[in-house]
Amino acid sequence: LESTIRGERAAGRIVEVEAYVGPHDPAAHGYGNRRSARNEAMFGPPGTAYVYFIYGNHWCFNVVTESEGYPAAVLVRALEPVAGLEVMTARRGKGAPSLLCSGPGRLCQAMGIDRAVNGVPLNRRPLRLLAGRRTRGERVAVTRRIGITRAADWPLRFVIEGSPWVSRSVSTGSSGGQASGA
DNA sequence: ACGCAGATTTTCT
DNA sequence: GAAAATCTGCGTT
Repeated sequence: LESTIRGERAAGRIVEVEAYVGPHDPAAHGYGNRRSARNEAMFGPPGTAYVYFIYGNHWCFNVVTESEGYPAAVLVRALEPVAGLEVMTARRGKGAPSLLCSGPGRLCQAMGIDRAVNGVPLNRRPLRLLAGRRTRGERVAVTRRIGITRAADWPLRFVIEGSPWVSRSVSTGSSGGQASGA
């Protein structure tokens, strides 16, 4: 994901996402197909940015994923910073580098994402979603969703296993990672 | 390292 | 008026 905002470029590799999958998902903003001023972008065409404000402080960035009229999106929860580290740090102002883009609110702050880019297409400035590179030796872990109460146990959170950039480790503190299948 | 509680504003009931 | 797809700081272990 690359942002070019106010002339400043920053980019990061997506390492953690969470899916919100349509009118039948009680945790999703499009639940019951209820449209509102806030979630309108979620009903747009795939490849659209859906950005909303939460908890009085934070922006959350989503990628709309399904066809127009069907409310589904993927919340980007963490990035591995790859470009514009200085801009990110300047925007965040404080905290360890490992926390620059670790969490939905943090990455929006670091990337300069806010209401201004809600509903924009992701194939050109200010936001571009670029094809990720297939990795070797990395695996994607699937877990329950974070920060919600309804349907939290749906296995719709996807993280790069062992990545130091994710918002929460799959199992905190274990140095070798857990082999627990599931 | 872990856990708890406060912050702060938009949105919808 | 209540809840919210979170973050930070402060306390304890």
